[in-house]
Amino acid sequence: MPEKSPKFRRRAEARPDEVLDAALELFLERGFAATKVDDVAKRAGVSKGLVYLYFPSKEALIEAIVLRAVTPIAERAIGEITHFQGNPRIAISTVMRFLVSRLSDPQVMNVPRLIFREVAQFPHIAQMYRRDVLDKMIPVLRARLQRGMEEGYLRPHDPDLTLRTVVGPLILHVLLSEIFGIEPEGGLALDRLVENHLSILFDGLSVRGERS
Amino acid sequence: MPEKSPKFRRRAEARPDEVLDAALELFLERGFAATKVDDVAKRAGVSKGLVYLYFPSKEALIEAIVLRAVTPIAERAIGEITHFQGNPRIAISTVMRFLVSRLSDPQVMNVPRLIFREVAQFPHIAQMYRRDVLDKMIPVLRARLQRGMEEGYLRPHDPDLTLRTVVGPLILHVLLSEIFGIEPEGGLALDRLVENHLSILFDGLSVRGERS
Amino acid sequence: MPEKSPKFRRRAEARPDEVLDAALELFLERGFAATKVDDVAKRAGVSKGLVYLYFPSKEALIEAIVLRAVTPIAERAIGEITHFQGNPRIAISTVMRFLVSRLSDPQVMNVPRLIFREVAQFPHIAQMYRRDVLDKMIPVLRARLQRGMEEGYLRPHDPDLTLRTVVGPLILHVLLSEIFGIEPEGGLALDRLVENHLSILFDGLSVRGERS
Amino acid sequence: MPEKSPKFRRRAEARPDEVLDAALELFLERGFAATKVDDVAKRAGVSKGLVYLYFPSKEALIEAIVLRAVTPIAERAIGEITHFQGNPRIAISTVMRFLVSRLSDPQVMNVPRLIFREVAQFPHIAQMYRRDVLDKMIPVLRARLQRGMEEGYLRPHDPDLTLRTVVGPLILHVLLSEIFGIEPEGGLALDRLVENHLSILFDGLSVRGERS
DNA sequence: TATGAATGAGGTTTCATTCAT
DNA sequence: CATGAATGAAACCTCATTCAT
Repeated sequence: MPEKSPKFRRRAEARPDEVLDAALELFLERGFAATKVDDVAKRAGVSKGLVYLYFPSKEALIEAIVLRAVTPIAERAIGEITHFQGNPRIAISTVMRFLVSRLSDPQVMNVPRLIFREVAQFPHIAQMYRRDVLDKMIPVLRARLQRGMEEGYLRPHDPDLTLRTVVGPLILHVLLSEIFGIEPEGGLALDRLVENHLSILFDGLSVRGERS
Repeated sequence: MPEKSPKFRRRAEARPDEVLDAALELFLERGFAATKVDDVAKRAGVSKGLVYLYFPSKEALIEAIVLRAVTPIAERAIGEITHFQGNPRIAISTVMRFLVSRLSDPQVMNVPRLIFREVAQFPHIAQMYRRDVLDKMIPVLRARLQRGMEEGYLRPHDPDLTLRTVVGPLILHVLLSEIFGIEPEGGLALDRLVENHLSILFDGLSVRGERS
Repeated sequence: MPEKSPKFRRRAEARPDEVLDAALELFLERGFAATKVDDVAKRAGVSKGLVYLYFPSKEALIEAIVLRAVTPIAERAIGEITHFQGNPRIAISTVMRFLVSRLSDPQVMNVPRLIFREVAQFPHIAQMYRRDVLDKMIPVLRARLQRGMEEGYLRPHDPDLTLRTVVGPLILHVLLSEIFGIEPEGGLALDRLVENHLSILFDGLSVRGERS
Repeated sequence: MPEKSPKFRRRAEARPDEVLDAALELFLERGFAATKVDDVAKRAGVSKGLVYLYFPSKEALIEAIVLRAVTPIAERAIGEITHFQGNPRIAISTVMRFLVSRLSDPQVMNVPRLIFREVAQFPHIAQMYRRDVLDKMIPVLRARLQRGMEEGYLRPHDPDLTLRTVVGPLILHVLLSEIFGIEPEGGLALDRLVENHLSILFDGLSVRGERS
């Protein structure tokens, strides 16, 4: 016998999260602009009005999604990278592998996918993401590279530019897959990418003795 | 009835291009969605109806913009990279410097900027861009890396993944600036970025003898 | 289980009135349409549901407000005007001064202010007001004017039209202030208005001997 | 054979006025809030979009209606009242009779009726009306009363308050009819009202020798 | 009694596109 | 070729009201 399904069901508890889950699904399936608030409500099994009870606008949905997912990961990564002493190679490798392990969980990966797709249309979200994630992570990474140089582990370089070399390949990898559907043979293979990249990052692509 | 003056005829022939110029400007200023066809027409100094005489829809404008700008650069880069024999370090460095010189021209830079911003919303454009640019450039770059490895210039690596290490940092650099307004102190400095990156790319970040 | 204290019980009994007080305040501050039932409930310190327990609809609130306030004043004025014998100048002057004294109490004044603002939108209220106030006061005033004429105190006139001359200036005075924010220098000054008006009403504006 | 009725008819000329006519009709029939823009469009025989081509918002419709109707009458009245020299009785009587003659045209009367009904809900309109009409007419009338006093035609009084005695009865007369449906036996009879009122206004209600 | 979570109808406004002229 | 008046679908959001608890 099926559960009774009255017009009014009171379940204050997890409702906002269920709405966000539905929204995330739909935003990824159809894009933010093409998703109606009514669709989100229906998928979450609630009424349109209830969505507006929890979130003041459609845009607030995307913000809440990002906020919910992004903060814990960023904090974890920052903790990770400041934790390791000595050769920054260990710290950076560990953090990148941690990031990859998180991104490999499709559930977790969905949010960066959403950000890639929609952030350019929502300066508000871009600013939020910058404030909550980038402005925290970039200084930490830059400082780690700087210290690695000062402690003699790393060759002279400009840490501010180098961090782009550290992270850029990962971003491009995801971007090519997400936006253009371009993946290496055998699937995304984030772990293989990272190993290949780390090896080049620290040891260079040239054979020994080639250094100019 | 007298012939129209050549001056007038030339204007008429250049009309579609003027419309595209206006559209590109506005799409960058306000974004595609926030730009009205009427705005494009006004900026181009024509009527709304005329825009529809040249282009069947608003989306066709963005496609035409991309098409017009992207093809010549891609072809040039491909020619460049296959031209250099011997150590691929020369080829890759030359091509990246060429790309940077092109991107430093704000006029040229505008189109990639537009693509970054809008491509995620237009799968159609993404496919077009993939077909006309990526599917041509990626195999060439991959082949060059492969040959460099086979000829003993480069250490063993997966060329398909390595090309992400080669290009990713440049992409991230532009992206951080374009989407999040994050630039190194002293401005974009694409050339400094490339030099810093190429040095790491070929020689690694670790000091000599650190190789693991 | 102990009896609830009388204090609590009295509160419970006064609840509907407290709701009306809150509603009146808010309707005047923001207007009827712009006031949400939830706002009324919050200001009254009760829940939205309770408001609907006492009043069947939002519109019922405004009706109850008017009903509660209007009846006693109207009855008092009617009593007043029929009380005075002889020269109706005394009766009319006394009643107008009484009205002014009541209207000068901001607490009392609020309800006519609300009516001025909202009555046009609510034919229902207009009818109620007509039935409970106007249809009682107008005939009394008209009869008084009629008798004053018959008894030789007043010149010949049409009492039905004259009553508009008697009351109109007071209405316009409040209206200008309430709707358009137009007041004489020195504030509303209802008493000065009435004295100026009564003097003209009975003796005319023209200097003696000017009668045409 | 009926006129061809193509989907697109080009008739830029009188369109805005036709839209305003339709809007006025509907606002009076149903009230502003209860009238949908779509209704206005349909009654005017155009599309909803066209309404927004001429008027930026629904509220702009009511503003345009008031502006269109009110300005010429106000200007005419002001001219009238400043025109007459000598005894202000002539000036005031003439103007009031002029106003009555205008208001007796149902076409013209509609706009004041609309204002009475809706002005309280739209502070914007109230301000506009005050600026364009009241702030022009009141000073003129006050000055005329002042001069009449100085020149010895009128007894001492406060012109700022007296003008409320002059105009208030007319306003109340229309208001009683419009809002409450209260009219003297025999219909509105604006002209009878004015004659009754003017007689009282200048000569007073009391019989001669009664002056207190 | 009392609560407040939940509902859902309803209307303004925008703007890509069309087509009579 | 060129215009710009005209169309109308589409969607966000509000809020009075309901009812399970």
